[in-house]
Amino acid sequence: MTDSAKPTLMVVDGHSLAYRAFFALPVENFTTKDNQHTNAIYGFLSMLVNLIKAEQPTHMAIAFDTSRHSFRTDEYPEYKATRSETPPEFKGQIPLLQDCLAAMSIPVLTKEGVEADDILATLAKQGSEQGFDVLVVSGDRDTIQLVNDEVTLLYPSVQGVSQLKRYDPVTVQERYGVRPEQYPDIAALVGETSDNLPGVPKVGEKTAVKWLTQFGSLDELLERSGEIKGVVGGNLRDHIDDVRRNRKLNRLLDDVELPVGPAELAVVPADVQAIRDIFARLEFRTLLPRVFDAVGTGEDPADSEPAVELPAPVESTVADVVSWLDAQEGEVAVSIVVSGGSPTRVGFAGLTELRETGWSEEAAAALRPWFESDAPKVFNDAKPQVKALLRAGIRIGGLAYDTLLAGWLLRPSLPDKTLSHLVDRYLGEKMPVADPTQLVPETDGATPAQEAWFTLRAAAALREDLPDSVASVLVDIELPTLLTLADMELAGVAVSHDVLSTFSAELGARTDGLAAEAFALVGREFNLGSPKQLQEVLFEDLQLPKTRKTKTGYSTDAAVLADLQESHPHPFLDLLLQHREATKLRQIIESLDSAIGKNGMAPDDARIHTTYVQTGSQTGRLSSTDPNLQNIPVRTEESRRIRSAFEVGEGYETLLTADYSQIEMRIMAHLSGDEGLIEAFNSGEDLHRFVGARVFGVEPSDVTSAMRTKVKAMSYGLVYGLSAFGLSKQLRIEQSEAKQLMVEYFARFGAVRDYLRASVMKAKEDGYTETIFGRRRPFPDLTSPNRVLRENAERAALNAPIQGSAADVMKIALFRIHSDLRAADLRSRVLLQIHDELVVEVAPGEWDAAEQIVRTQMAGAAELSVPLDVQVGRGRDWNEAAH
DNA sequence: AGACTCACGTA
DNA sequence: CGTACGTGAGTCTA
Repeated sequence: MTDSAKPTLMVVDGHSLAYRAFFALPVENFTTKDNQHTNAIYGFLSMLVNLIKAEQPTHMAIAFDTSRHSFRTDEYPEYKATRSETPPEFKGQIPLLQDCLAAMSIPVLTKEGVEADDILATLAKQGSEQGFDVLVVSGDRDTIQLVNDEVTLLYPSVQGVSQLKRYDPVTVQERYGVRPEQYPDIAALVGETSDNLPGVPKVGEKTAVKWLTQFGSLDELLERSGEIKGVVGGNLRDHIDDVRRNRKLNRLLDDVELPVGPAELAVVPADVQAIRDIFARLEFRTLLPRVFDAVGTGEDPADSEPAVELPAPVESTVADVVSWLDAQEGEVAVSIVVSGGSPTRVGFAGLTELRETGWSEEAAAALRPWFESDAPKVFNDAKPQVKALLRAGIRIGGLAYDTLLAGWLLRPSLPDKTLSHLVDRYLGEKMPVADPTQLVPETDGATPAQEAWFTLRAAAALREDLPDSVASVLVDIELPTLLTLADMELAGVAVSHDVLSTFSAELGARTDGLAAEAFALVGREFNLGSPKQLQEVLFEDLQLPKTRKTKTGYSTDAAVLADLQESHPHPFLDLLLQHREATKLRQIIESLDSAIGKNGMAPDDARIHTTYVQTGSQTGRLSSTDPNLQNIPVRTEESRRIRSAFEVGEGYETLLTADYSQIEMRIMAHLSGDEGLIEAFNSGEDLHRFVGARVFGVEPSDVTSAMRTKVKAMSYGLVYGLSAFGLSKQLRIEQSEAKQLMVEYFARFGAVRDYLRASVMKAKEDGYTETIFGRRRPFPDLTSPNRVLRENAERAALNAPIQGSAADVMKIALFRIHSDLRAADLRSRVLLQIHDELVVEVAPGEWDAAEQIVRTQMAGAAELSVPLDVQVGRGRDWNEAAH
């Protein structure tokens, strides 16, 4: 407890605490948009703010090391020599942290040749002499020696930086069994691995305490070391010099010459604007009020800067809204409230004026010309609104910006899926959001017009941040894609309930039979779908050998079961695998069946309308949900029966499928410029046969299917950053053979490896990868000191430009096809996109025209150094059309 | 009810 | 110890 009559001096070891924060906080959550890591800064400041609040110091200073060099390294060059290199991404944060502290008007102290803890020791001594209560905050154990009746140590516990343990003389005695000033004696005997100070072998804390208690002091102990028996006695005598050295080095200097004394460290008001500026740069938002709360701002809170005032929405008649819209010259932001797929209200905003009105047939008719005009319109998450307009008979024109897409393009890994997220991040403001869990919300959400106003301002902020290449991806690729997806989702795809239910019934009968057989074999009934119960049966009842470990037990996945079947054949395993397969298919069928007619426009709609999530991936791909139509089974003959339920719809003639063959390999050939690979694609030869011939040194006609399988796995694996280990596992070959395969492969296609290496290197420098069209994906982890994180990032970074470029190409083809079909007045329409495949519903008599458009636009979506090959199929259903 | 894990479908 | 996704069942926790 501090005596409130005395001033309190708080001195902090900035370096050691920031370092702990650096490892405690996940860097992916603390990286600015220009890839500055901020986890150490954030963690340190957060802890400091809590400390200031809790301890209310009257005087304060933060000490930093200047470099690794100090009088200790002069005396003993090995001091701290085993410490690994300070990660550069930590070092880079220190100057920024010091800038923050400067803005907060907290003195930063450093001194050449001594460590931060020596500064702490000096200030602690001076402080206690001058009548301060002193709080020492450090993550270095050596500071324990500073503790006395006036000096308290706050030391981070193992739980992390936020939990500080308070050491006064009593707690030190309890914890270490000695008085604080004796702690360095213990440490000298035990040694300190992290400082590369070896102690006496076999002597730990217990022995050291025992000796010190017995002999009273370290000097006495060393003097009479001959009295100690046994091996440890010998060890002590052998290492007396080490102990003396340790004791010399771990004594903190308390007479360092400093430019200021405790009295000059009085807490003074912070520089509010400077804090705002640097926090804006570091993208700290929630920390801002906490810091202002903790350090005096010198301002009366009443007259602090007002937040930007939220304009009141102006409820207007439709006629007024229309004339207002017609008078606008710049961009207008729009926010349409959609309920049950249809508009119910609509709000508009310019930079200063807002308009809002209810939706009705009359409103739709009156607003339609403006919506269909080229007048520039800004949305947040336009797709559902564009769909709602389409349902109301309005095809939007002039879509100029979508803040949701812009935010995603800038930082594809973030879950910023709502306007309020974007407002928080890019405007630093809180948008009013009604609490959806409350029946009677305490706070009203923003009205549509107010949302539009936030959208317009967020768009301006995002435009500032978006690099040109990314902005062009937004305008030239994503926005046209958005409009296409809206039509595809509304169109849906016809799916036959009859086909599905027949198949489901068959599978149901089969799963029942399989389960019964399985239970008979095991001798009891249990839930085959429960991994937990299954483990009991496999590893206890059936006594099969334990498999690969998972977080909660042992794996029972298909690959593991197949391995088991080979090593310990058991009829149960086969039944289980068949049961799994059948139940999985049945699940898929059921979920598809229950999706038929949902979200459709007509009451008797027999189609499935998926939702494409345009911001659903980090690479630029789409994802599909509710239901996911991008993972409909295809691999086995039987599973393809599900695809045969996807039929051509009423009023249409056939389905057309078109897919890119080996688009990712082609993109890799283009990006790497590998002559062999480029020749492979230009030769017209089967890719894997061509590559196999080169790798194995045979004629293409002599490539066996085993050879082909191997190079095929290798080629595909390349795109994902496959290792020899992974390749051997997949091909079930020895790791040495996999390694040899990779050597041979790269001997013939070396430019591919060079490209992949260079591409990751460049990403490491830039902090992001880029697709052919300029889409970026940040990779802060490429410089992580954590090997697992770093290597995962390397593989993802290797894959991102390839997968991302393929996604770009497909999007370009997709919206051009959509646009050409409409421009040619065809009824044929694109229904599905499955990453490298499109499914088109072709109207009677339109096959030739539609096929022509699809082929032309897919093949011509990008100019690469290899051709883009397109395979087209036709049929009454998706399965038939696939051939 | 919501979060998590496992397993598995696709490109 | 191969990238990118979404879904459903079981299970645990609040």
